[in-house]
Formats: sequence, structure tokens, C-alpha cells
Amino acid sequence: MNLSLPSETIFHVIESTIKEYRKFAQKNISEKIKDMTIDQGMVLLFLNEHPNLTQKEIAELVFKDNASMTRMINTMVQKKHLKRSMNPEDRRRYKIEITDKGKDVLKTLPPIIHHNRNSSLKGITKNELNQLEIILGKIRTNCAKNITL
Amino acid sequence: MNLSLPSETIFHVIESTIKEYRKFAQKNISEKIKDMTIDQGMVLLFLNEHPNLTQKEIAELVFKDNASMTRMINTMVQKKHLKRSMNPEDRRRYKIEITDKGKDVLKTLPPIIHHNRNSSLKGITKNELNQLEIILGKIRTNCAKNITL
DNA sequence: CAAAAATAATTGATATATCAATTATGTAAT
DNA sequence: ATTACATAATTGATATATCAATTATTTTTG
Repeated sequence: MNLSLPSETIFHVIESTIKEYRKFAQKNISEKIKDMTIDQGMVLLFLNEHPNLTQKEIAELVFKDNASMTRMINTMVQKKHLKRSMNPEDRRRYKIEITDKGKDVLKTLPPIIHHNRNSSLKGITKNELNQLEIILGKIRTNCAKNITL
Repeated sequence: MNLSLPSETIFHVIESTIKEYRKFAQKNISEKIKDMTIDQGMVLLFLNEHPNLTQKEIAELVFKDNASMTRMINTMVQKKHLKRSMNPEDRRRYKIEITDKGKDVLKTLPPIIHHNRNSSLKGITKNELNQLEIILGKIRTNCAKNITL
């Protein structure tokens, strides 16, 4: 079995790219906002656009599982960025509200994220981005297809 | 500030691709080898090819930091896949050796990984893989460049 | 309607991620 | 050789990842 090392595969390239982006983005966020992770920031962005998201739905959007999301929101509540209140429509789920402190973060965050995205995609054409999306989509489909077997 | 949601960005696509691959790969590994993660498997593969790697070097190859690697190797030692012994050349570092149990895993693992890579890249041309590598490389470089500022 | 099945969230256990501080050892400089 | 600096690994603290089991509520079905 002549297997190339993981470091020589395309998966290694994909992984290193996303890790490098996260490191870069986190650094730029931390410079302006203390005690705020990328993922927590994304939760705020999603909730801001779609206030009725359940924890489960948010979890899917940021690639976490429910258990992680429960704990993540716990800490965001502790840090006063979010507030949990009961949802009378369906008492299994919570209504997650953004506090004033959370709204402050939402004023500071967008320009940082905008800058992160722009500078990490500098010199890359629209066409290349399309290519990227298409090829990655194929890989993802291949993997997802087999998962449900 | 008109910011598109994280779920609409190329970063979301990249992240979802690598997560889907990991889920797929982990599932196939777990079916054949109990109590073995992708990352632990990669550590074994790297050590098998390069027996003199230090913990720090292994960590870089699998995108972990030193602290994580210390603990990861701790559990692999506990599970008897690895053995730590002193390195008389430089007593700051260990010599990490693969045990017989670890070598058994190394017999089972390669065909699984081979299958994982092949089926997740099915239908993707050599040219597309090159494109992918080039474009991701640009993103990574953009991010890494700014990190060291 | 009552029992069964499904869903949203939580909890426990264990592993990993991350940062900062610490220990032990090596190397370089004067 | 002694001081200063650099490196490899560990540890502590806290957050997150993951799986399985549990709780509290709907929803579905017979």
C-alpha cells in the first residue's frame, strides 16, 4: 500500500487554508474586541439577521453540535452578550436575544470581518472563486453521499 | 455596512468541505478500528515514515499546538499505541516509538485512508485539483502574510 | 384521547484547542 | 565557566468537540 503522507494531500491544503484564515481573522478581532471568538461573533451575526433561530439551527450554521452550542451560548450569556428567554410558542426551545452589550459588538464587528474577507481574498478573481466553490462542492457531495449509506 | 452572512462566503464552503470529509473519514475508520481518531491515525502514519520526529514537529504536521500534542500523545501512550523513551542526544525531547499494537493499526489503516481519499475525490480531474491547490494557496498566503505584521 | 415517536435542549464523560506560565535542558556570548 | 537566551515539553485554566444518555415538551398514530 503506497500511501502518500497526509501532508501531501489536498485535504492538508484545505485544512491549512481554513486554519490560517481563522488565525488571521481571530487576531484582527482580538485587537479590537476583547474576549470574542470568531464563532461567537458569527452567532451574533446570524442572530442579528434571523432573530428566531433556535440553538439547533445556529449550531448547524456554524458547524457545531447541539451540546457545544448549549455551552457556547451559556458562556455568551455569562458574558452578557446574549439573553435566553422562554418561547411560549414551543416551550422546548428558547428565544435567544442579543443584549445591548451584544449590539455594541455588532457595531464593531462588521468592518473587521469585511476587512478579513477582503484581504484574504486579495488577488483572487471572481472566476477563481467560482471554480473553488464548484470543486469543493464536488468533494463535499462525494463525502456526504457516502455518509448516509 | 452591508455584510453577507458567514454562511454565504467561500470560507463557509471551505469549512463545510473539510468537516464533511473528516466526518466521512472518521466514520470509515471507526467501522474497522475502535477508539482511533483521524488525527491519531495521522500521527501514526507520520511517525512510521519519519521515526525521529519530535512532538513539536508532529504537532505542526497535524495542525495542533504543543500542548494539544502532549495530551494527545499521552492518551496514545495510555492506549498502548505509542511509547515514549528518553532521547540521550537531546534530553529535552522524547523519542516516540510505535508499539506492536500501533503497528497493527498501521496495517489496517492505509487501505481505509486510500479509500477515503479516492471516493471523496471521485470525478475530480487532476487539473481541478491543481486549480484548487493554487487558489487555496493564494488565500493561505494572503492570511499568513498579514499575520506576521 | 392515550401511547408512541419525534424534537430541543441539557448533562456527563472524555478528548482536544488555546493561551500563558513553568520546568528542564541546550546553545551562544562574553 | 557563567550569564543570557533559546528550545521542547509540560501544566493549569477555560472553552469547545463529541458521543451517549436524559429531560421536557410537542407531534403523530392508532
